[in-house]
Amino acid sequence: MSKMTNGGEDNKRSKNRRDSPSVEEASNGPLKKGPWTAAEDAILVEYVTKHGEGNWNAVQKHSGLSRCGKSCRLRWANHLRPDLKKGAFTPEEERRIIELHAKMGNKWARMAAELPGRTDNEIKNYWNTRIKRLQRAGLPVYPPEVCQQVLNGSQESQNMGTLQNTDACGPDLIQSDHFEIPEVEFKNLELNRGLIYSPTVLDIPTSSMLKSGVCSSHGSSFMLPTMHPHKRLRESQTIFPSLDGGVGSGLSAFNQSTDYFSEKITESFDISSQYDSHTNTFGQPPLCVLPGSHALLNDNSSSSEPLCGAMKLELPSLQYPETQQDSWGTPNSPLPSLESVDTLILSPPAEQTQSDCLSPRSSGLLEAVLYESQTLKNSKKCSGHQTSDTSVATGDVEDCPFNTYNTEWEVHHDPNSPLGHSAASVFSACTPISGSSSDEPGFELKPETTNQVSTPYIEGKEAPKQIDFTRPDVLLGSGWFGLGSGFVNNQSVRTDEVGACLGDDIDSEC
DNA sequence: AATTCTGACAACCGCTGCAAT
DNA sequence: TATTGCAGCGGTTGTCAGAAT
Repeated sequence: MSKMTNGGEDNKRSKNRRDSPSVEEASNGPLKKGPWTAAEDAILVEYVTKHGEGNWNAVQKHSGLSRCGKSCRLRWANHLRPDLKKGAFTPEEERRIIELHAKMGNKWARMAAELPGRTDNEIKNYWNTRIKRLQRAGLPVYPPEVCQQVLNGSQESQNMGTLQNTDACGPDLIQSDHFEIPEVEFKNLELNRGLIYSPTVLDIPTSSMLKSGVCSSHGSSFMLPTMHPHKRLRESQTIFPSLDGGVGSGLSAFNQSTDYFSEKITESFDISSQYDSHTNTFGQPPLCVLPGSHALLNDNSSSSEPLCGAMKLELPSLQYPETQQDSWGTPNSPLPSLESVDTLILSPPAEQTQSDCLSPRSSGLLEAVLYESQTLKNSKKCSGHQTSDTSVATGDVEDCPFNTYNTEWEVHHDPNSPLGHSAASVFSACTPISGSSSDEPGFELKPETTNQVSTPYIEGKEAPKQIDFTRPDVLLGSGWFGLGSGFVNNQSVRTDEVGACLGDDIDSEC
């Protein structure tokens, strides 16, 4: 941090760059790109002092700066603002960043708002660097105390038995030094234990898949997702950069840290004991710590990425693109068309409409709490069905064995829930960072993982040569998280069932 | 001494949300 | 209601300096 200060930004690098600034043609002249000169800074400062912030496009017009408004805004916000704090982050600030990130994820601007004098860019850079460092060291992103705080805070909240109507943007939650996660978030953590998806899959609105009938005849009648196609594509490309080499290339980090990973989870969240007390009726596997996790990164990632190597960041669930065909595809798993997969994954099922309306996606936690409240309410309605009759759920889905998870997934792990994301953030705090790089060639799975996962998951079919961690069925069968044998008692059944459902039947309908 | 790796930082790009029209 | 423009956000890239090999 001390290397280059904003004030002394006229370093050699900048100087060199200034010699040949790129220039972009604009309507009223060439727009300059690249580093700012002191003269430009002066002009901008003068302009803003005179006219105030905002109306950035006018800066170029009226001040003679050959910079686009965007660039001006950025320059001002990140470097010229008088209230900027220069220099390295203090330990307190660092602690705060960690807490805030656990709570907010990659909401840099919001984090910056909590750190006076710091910019989102600064925080982002700091975090990304830190993540990389930790990743190399194989350390958890979030220190144990943060995990503990999260746990404590959550338990307290739960004891209160009320939803904390807190808004992450609001001062009540943020101002306190005590780090808290709203109850609903932590409930997600607990209840989600029943799910064992890789982030890739976790972030897919699986409820949509299930409810909308991946296994049903409704499979073709989904609404089209509204997610931006470009984003989906871009991100999906990031997920598994080397599909031809198998998804493992993007998962090495995750793989190599699996043991430590589950151990940490157990330690930090006392999951095993908690889970025992909540033993899932269906013998569900333990919680995947991954959803929306910020914990692990591949080497190329710039920010908090989920555990599975190159998984994408903690975007709102629906923005996850790893829902594309490629992410699922293996030679042994017939796939739906790209469109249908997208649709399957991204379309909110009709029943969910209400929740989705509430779902703020990426908006504040207040809405999130409301949303979660709604879903919890729904869960109560559904719980009776769930425990007494696993096939009750909805419509055509009943024939799908995966339906056993259906309700709980929908209600508590609705990936559309904004809280799932935050919860994941917290959860991932205790996940280790793999030192391995996802783009390492010759990546190999750990033997124990390999053994389990490579078991053919579809009877009569040749086992895939490479594990497809994007496939929930594979994960189910893999004993992936190793959080206690109790979780995997039914795993072989699950594996077959889910495999049959999601693999064979994903496009042929259960 | 040369090369590679890593950290730090600045800046750009694309996208989204929102307000004005 | 649809369109447009703007501000802001988050992700990514590029560059340099210093450390490590």
